[in-house]
Amino acid sequence: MPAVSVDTIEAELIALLVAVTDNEPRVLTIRDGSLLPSGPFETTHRSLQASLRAWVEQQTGHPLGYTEQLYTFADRDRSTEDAARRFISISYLGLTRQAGASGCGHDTAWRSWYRYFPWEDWRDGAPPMIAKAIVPRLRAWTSATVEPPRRRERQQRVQIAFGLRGLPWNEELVLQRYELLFEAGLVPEAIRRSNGDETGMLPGEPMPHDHRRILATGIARLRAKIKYRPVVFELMPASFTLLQLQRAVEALAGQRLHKQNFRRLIDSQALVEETGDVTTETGGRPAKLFRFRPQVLLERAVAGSKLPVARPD
Amino acid sequence: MPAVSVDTIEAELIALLVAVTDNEPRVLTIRDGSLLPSGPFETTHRSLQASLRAWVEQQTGHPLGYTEQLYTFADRDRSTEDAARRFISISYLGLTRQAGASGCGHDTAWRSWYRYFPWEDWRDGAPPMIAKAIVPRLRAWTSATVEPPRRRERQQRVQIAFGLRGLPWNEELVLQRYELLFEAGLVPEAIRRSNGDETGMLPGEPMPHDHRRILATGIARLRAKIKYRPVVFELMPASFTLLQLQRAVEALAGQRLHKQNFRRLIDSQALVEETGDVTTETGGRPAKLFRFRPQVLLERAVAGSKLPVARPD
DNA sequence: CGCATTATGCTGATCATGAGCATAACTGGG
DNA sequence: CCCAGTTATGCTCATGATCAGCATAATGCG
Repeated sequence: MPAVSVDTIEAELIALLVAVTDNEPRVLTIRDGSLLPSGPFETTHRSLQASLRAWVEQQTGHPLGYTEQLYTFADRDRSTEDAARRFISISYLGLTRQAGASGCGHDTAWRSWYRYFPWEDWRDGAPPMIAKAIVPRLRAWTSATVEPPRRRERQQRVQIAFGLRGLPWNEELVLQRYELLFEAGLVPEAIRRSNGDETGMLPGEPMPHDHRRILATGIARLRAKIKYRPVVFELMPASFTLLQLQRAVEALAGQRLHKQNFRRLIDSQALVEETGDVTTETGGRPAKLFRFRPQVLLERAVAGSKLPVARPD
Repeated sequence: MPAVSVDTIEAELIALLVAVTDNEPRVLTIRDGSLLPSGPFETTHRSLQASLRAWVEQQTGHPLGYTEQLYTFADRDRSTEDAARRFISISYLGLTRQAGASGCGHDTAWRSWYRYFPWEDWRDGAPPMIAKAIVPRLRAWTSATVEPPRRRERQQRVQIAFGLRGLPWNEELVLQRYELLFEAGLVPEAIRRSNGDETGMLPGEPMPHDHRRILATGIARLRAKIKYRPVVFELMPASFTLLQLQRAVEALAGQRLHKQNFRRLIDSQALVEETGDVTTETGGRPAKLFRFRPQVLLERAVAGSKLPVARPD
């Protein structure tokens, strides 16, 4: 084997598989929810996409719908072990319909992503932990900053990320929020390198390496994407009611939507069509069942469609 | 050196450096404009971003403003030479202010990106080559497709990508257009692998490997980004007139904008402030000079600002 | 001084969005 | 059988953003 590169470079794929079941946005995890699934960099397939798809379908048994590359991490300090060995992690986001059986024998599990980011779920209003725990500690962190320009910069970042001082909560800033908490030393991942002291950490389950950061990146991407491209479709069963569709979007966005406006938007876009059937399983008046319009499935909304992310009921 | 991975994996960084000079969007190229600059995967820096920044600044002498990861390519057929050697190319987009001297001694040059994508420049109306050359050949390509569902799919993709049948031209679909032309065998990169026959190719300079694809990805990203984040700032000098700013946006977007609406949008967002000076170099009535508001430079527009991409004058 | 040129202010039409009222159609309990 | 509770669905109104122009203000130039 020729020694072309100075260091040993290894590459792996990290898969962020997302599904929505029981109105919860879920990610596929391994080892009792502590880790995202990752696999070797297969050379038997033509492209990374194909490699990922083959690997995921073999591992989980789920067909993989939409996929998208997320981010490539290659920072030196990713692995604490060996400085000369470099790990390149190429992460992908994948959407799938079924999140039933856990797949293969490994201890895989679909976990709600709000388990790792409890402050991101605003469906029942602002999570109390933000005002009680996060904001005070971030304020303490900014106040402790000596240089005034840096302090002001941090103040502003905190205000924007968490919607302080009259600014609105922006559900897309998942990564910025995580990075702030990381910088402020409020998540366990940030201090694991220095010492083992995990007191004063925020709720929200940590993950090793960059995995929680990858998850944050994926959530942010997905939350942005549902507004201008009909990717929710990839997560829905063949037929569904409009409220079910709305609940799925709400699960992803972490926000409640205005019902009537949601329907208006959906049908103004001609994204769906009635199947002709209705279901009475919803409780009240029977709801019409819809399916996605096949030709829409292809490319449609690149021209610019939006899903409304609005205020609570 | 331990033989951990089966194949030899090599990694490189590819830099897509963008500047706007003389109302042209330009990219830094090497070898007489035939190639994007790429460098080794440096292990001496902490992160990929830092690695890229150091390398670019050393190579070109330009300070690097905003940077963003674009895409990671690792397809087997990237390099035709050796199947066992795998090349991972991590590409970055970087914005810089100055595109004056070419930098170091290598034959680097700033080339208008429309040299590689002549069909993307709509500032003087629709490029004639679209109706004359591109659309007919794409139609021939779709017509030659045997299976009806595949044919219809391709028809629809062509219509969306090139704004046919009443659909609007969407300037963000740079990559989709390039990929269509690639699939249809209308760009030299597509057939280089099979034979050397380059007759019937479209105008627009090709690049080896994925370089033109990377450029397309970067243009698309930038065109999308200027609408909701004030990245144009990174490309402008310290002070400028509103028309200069508009021209820069038009260069990137490849479209003309409505002047009055552009100014209204800019100042409704409070992105800029007057310097107090005026310039008479613009021809008619002297124009006020503006600078970007420093605090805006930080993070401001994440909350959602937009640059208008509108119709011709 | 009049003309060409660019800068800049302002207005009306149109469209998207946010919020809510009102009604329809079912279920289950008295 | 009627009533309360629940969800589905149609429609309106206010507001704000965007599109497309008209009108006026300052310059330089012949």
